[in-house]
Order: sequence, then structure tokens, then C-alpha cells
Amino acid sequence: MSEERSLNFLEEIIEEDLKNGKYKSIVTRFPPEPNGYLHIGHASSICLNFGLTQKYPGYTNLRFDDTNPVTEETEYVESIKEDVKWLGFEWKHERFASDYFDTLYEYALKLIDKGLAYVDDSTAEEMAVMKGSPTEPGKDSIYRDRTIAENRDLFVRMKNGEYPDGSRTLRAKIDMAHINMLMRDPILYRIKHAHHHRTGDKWCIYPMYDFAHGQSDSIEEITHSICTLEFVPHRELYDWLIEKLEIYPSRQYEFARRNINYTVTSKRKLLQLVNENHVTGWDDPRMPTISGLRRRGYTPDSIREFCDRIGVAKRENMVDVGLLEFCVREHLNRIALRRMVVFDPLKVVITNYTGEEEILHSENNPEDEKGGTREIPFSAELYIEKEDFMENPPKKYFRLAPGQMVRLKSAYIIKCDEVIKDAAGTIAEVRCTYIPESKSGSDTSGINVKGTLHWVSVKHAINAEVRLYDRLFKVEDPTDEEGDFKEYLNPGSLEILSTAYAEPVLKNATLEERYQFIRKGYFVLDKESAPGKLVFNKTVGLKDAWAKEVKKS
RNA sequence: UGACCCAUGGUGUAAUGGUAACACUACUGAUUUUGGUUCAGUCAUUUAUGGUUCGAAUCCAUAUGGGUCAACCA
Repeated sequence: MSEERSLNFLEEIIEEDLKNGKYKSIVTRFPPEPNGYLHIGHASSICLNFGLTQKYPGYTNLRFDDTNPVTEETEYVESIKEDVKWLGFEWKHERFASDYFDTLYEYALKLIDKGLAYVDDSTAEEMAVMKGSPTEPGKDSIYRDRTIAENRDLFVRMKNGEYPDGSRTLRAKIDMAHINMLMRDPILYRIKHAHHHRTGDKWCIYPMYDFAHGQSDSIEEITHSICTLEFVPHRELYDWLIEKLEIYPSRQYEFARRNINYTVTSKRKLLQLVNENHVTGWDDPRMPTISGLRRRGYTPDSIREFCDRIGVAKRENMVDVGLLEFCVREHLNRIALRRMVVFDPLKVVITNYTGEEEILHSENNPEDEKGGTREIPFSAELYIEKEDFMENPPKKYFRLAPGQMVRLKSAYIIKCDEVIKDAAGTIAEVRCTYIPESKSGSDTSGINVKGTLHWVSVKHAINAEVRLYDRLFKVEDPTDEEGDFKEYLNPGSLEILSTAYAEPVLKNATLEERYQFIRKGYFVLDKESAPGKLVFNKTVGLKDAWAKEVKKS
């Protein structure tokens, strides 16, 4: 029963290309620059590029656009590979633009020989002035009419390291009055005496994006080169270079990058958050990076589902982070093991419980019949959540209150008899009686209660640190606000509960398993956990109808 | 005062000249040993004005609104 899903505009183009025989199979690529960690926006691009070649015959390459040695590092290359793999995709070839530096150099020479490129000695400032503006044409450089021989000589000497950084550039000779600024003799190569993470000190000239990206696409015979909207004006130059170089005609297509509210997705801004210690690192669970989401407990499935649901189009957008949260809840509800953890304890003493203790059983996941059960120790002294007791409850409060009954999850129904307060008048403990015949699974009491609470046995509880996260920013679009985006950081984005009380099986928690702390939310073990010191990250909370109810009144 | 891209519920995406739909959100209600899940339902949409057409969200024109472009970044 495969439901008919409509095609996005790229799938339409591809199906047309396949149908009319332009291609028998397609080749796409995911082309990150290794100058930062991948974020949720990249996930869209990854799912798109790899998804297309899963749907249609062909393959996808992973290609690092490493043409700027001063910002790029091997650490980033490794993180990117890990993230793509974790998301569940396999690339055909792992390539680097730097693999093509020799070829690119030859291409440059070819352009020079065709009289289509020249060496310019102008400074960056001079060039900026001569560039003109969107409404004014630019002016030709005085170096524009050098002979082919002179250009060749100068360019070779640039490569040989005879000139300092910034002293000369190689530019395409197109049209300084072109309506498209990118066609006003764009720079092809610049001098940078910098150590490259892969080619070391072999080169001191490096190609610009426009002279590397399209050419790399062409070398790899990429059929559909998919990028974001800001590259639309580059397409004209992309095509011009392919035409003049007479190389494989890859074609560029653009889609709108996905923006998500209450966060930022710009490597530059994310790098700032890391460098200025607003977060603990690229993989801080509050970060919208793939590594942050992973540490936060998001699953690859849920991220892929999210990307699938938001789709692909060409219009500006701001996706509600609530959809991402919906996707992860949907997946986690199916796979998470249910556990009980009390965050803010209130002691309950069951006065008529005469036994020492007993072992109860509870299902690991009500959504999964084959999920099995776990053992939970029960005794006369328990912790429940402070917020689950009220001395003077409002109507429709289904939790514990004087004279009121509730069920303890997978255990007994209890009734509150007495509230014990300390000298200061704050509630110190609550005394209850339990209904012996109300035991979970063999309840003959005939009593129906509206509320069910999670709990842990005091003497069996183990300690755990719980880290609660909220959105990183207070406003939907920090970039759109007055002043610096960092002024809108949410000061309450991290709350650490150093001692929560967890049921004993959690002692064996693993990094791989996902948990639902009943009535609290979904959690995952953090990498900073150590034997004897459990640390859990909150992935996302459960929907909370009661909180909404309270808020209304 | 240029060129280019874009415009469908609150959000995202469909409808490819023929009944404006799906998902999320919000709101009701039912079920529930998680105020979770599940189920049933409700609210809500074509930027504007002209034109073409038997028929326009779709094609054309103009306007309006938003975005992009003047890094030796990608």
C-alpha cells in the first residue's frame, strides 16, 4: 500500500532528465567545507542529495570543499564523516577539492591561453572600488590587457611562491560592466602562503570557490549539483567556466535552506558560541549541530523523518522546532524503555505496609508487546515528585492530596492520611495507607483512581544527575533582532539537577538505549557519565496537558 | 533605485488549466495503571488588481511584500 507522494521540484527535473534520456543514472554530491561541524540545516542537504540517489539510479559523493586552508581542519573532516554516517548514508567516493588542485591549475592555464584570464596586481581595496555596485558598472583594471605570455609567466611565478600574500590574483576576463556582479572579472586564484590540512605546503596559491566547486563537480561528472539559494547568481559563472573550459557540463540547481526557529544555523555564529563559551562545545546538547542533537538523544531516524516532512522548495521559510520535537517523540515513543526517576523528591511513608520490601514488575514499553518487563523494588518509604502532592488542590487535580487516592505506577493504590511539616511549616513527608488488594496486575479492589504517579523506593534509589535543556534562544529569529544575536541567548537553556532519584535498573544504562522517564520526558545517557556517576540528558519532554491546563487558569 | 529569486491556513509542503489538500500546531471529546500514546472531531489557506479562458492557486501584465548580489569566504 504505497501512498502516492508528490514530487518536489528537483525530483521532477530528475524524472524528466531520466525520461528523455539525458541521463541513465544521476550523480549528486554533498560538498561541505571542513571549517565547522554540520548542523540540522546540513541534514536537509544530506537527506536531499543522498535521498535522490536512493530513489533514482546513481550515487552520491562526499566532497570536501577545502580551498581555504586558513579556516579548514582535519578535525572537521572527521566530524563531518561521522555525522553523515550516523545519519545513515553511505557515499560512493570520498573526495576533496584539494585532490584536484593540479587539474585546477591546468584549467587556469587553459583560460589564460584562451585570453580569458589575467593576473591583476591591484590591491583588494582597489579592486573593490573598481568593482562598481549593483547599480553602477565597474571599471577595467589597468592590468586587464596584459599579454597571454605575460599572464602565463606571472601566474607560474605566483604558483612558485615568488610573491607575497595578497599581491596578485588571477581573474577571469569577462565583463566589468556585467549586470551580475559575479561576472565582473571574478577572482579565480589568490596567494596564500598557508599550510593546507591535506596538501601541506605544496601550494601557495588556492582557487576560489567559483573556480573549484563547479570544476570539481565537472571532474566527478556530477549531473545535478544541488546548492542553496544564495548561489543562484553564481550559476551564470558556473556555466561560463564550464563552457570556456569545455569540460563535463554539470548543472546547478538551488533550493531554499531550512531555517528553524529559536536557534541559529550559521557555522560562523555557531563557532562564536563555541569560542566564547556560551556552550560547552560543538556537541553541546543545546546546539543545533548533528553532534549536539546526537548527544541530546535525537535519533537518525527522527532527523531523517523531519527532513522528509519539511520537504524541499525555493521559498524562504522558518520551520517550527516543534515539528522536530514531534518527530523525535514519535520515534522515541516506539523505542524508549520506560523508567521511573524522581527529580524533586517528597517522602511518602506507607504506614500499613508491614513487609520489608517486595519486587514488582513493570513493562519496558507499553507500545512494544515483546519489550518485556523489569523488576522494581517497593518498600514502605518512597519518593514521589513534590509537584504530585498538594495540600489544597484545585478541582481536577488527579494527584495526591489529603484524603485523595492515586495509583503508584505498577504498584498499589495509596491514600493520603496525614501531612507532616517541619518547624518552618514546609511539608516534610506525607503519610499514606496502601490498599493491599490493589496490586498491579492482580487488582481486586474495584477502586478506580484518576491519577497514576511515578515513584522510587527510598532505600533502593540510585542517584543520577539530570540535565534539562530548553531552547538556546529566547526569540524565534535571533538574527533578525536588533543588536548582537548573542544578546538573545536563553539564560535558562540548561538546568542541572545534580541529584535525582532513579530506579535501580538504570544503574546499567547504556549510551545506546533511549529512556522515557515516565511522566517526565525522553532521556539518554550522556558521554560524561562514569561508573557511579550517572548523567542523563533530556532529549525532549512529553506533551503535558496538565501544564497547559494550569497555565490557562 | 539595477538585476535575479520567491509569494497557498499560525508553520511546512501539495494540488502540474477542472471540487484547494496533507502533516505539525491549537482547540473539543473518547480511551488510558504515563494528564504520555491511541482514536474521533473542530477552527483555519491561494498577497492585490486587471487580463486570457467555458473554467485560474496554476498562464500573462502591473503593483505590493520578502529575500539575494558590491569577501583575495564557501
